Amino acid sequence: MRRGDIALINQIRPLLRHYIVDHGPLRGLVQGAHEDAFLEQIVESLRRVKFVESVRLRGISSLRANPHSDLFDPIRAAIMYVKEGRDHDEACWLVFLSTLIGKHLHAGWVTTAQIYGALGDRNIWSFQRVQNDPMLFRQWLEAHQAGIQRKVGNHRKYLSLSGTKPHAAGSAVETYVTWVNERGTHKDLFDHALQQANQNPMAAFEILFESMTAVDTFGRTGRFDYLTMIGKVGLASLIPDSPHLIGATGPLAGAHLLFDGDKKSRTSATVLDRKLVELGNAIQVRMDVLEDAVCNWQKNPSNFVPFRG
DNA sequence: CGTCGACCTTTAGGAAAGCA
DNA sequence: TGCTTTCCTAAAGGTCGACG
Repeated sequence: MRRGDIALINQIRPLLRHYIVDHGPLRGLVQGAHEDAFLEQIVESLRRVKFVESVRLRGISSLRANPHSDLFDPIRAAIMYVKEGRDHDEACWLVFLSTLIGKHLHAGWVTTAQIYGALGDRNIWSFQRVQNDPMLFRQWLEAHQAGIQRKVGNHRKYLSLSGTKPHAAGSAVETYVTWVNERGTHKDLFDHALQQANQNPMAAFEILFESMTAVDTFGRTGRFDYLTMIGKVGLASLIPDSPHLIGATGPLAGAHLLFDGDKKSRTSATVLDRKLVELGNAIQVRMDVLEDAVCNWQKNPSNFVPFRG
């Protein structure tokens, strides 16, 4: 563990102990090593948030935005566009594609690059081009799917590149464009939600989390990850209002285990959701961080095992 | 060098569970 | 009750090192 990590753990641990004094024991943490493993997962999740900040501070090669380059990285490209204050729609589109397809453990962003880069074509699938004619994109995908490597992220393993419903990438893109077109641009879409929410980033997250159900293949996980990343990268001020445990599997199992010491306890997702918000407030950790930490921790409650997928 | 088997990846399919 | 979605699941397909 790094020096900074230990300092951070020492900072959070007393807050966690204080929470337990106020709210009663966390039954998943009573066994020896469990508290340490849980705190380490929180620190690991915090690192993923800080990753965005540290990338922003460093220089970003413009090749990150080029799908024909080995350096292509949709998240770094989006951060670069925000930093340079340009191409807002394109940055959001890259966040969408990165969430839809995901980063493969070994192959990285190859599939995202092949699709976004139209398999090396000079005419890439920019947001403008897809927005102009979403049907054309679907037809292209259908025609070229045999030539595209299907190296998707762990969370996206049910995505199919071909076919129509319900797990097809083509449907996802088509319905996504329709969703954005309600307001015309991503900026107007997010601004409108923020306006409805009186500029409250958590209320705006909630509004968009609901309206995004219109996007095919984006269930709880896709919507949560997409909107959280839009907020993290700085494309809109959106912050998750809760861990959104309803409909979750891993994070929900983690919350059951944490509060009741049993992955299948009878406590409802709604109650656990509220408890996790309270815990997050007490230890000053955001909901996306806690959601991620709880999910990874429950896979191995007594040992810290970093997530690599 | 060939075989075995443990483990990892990929892929298609479908049952459980939430929601209207 | 029908519709939708699942950081599922199971089965098939691959990889790779141990061993004779």
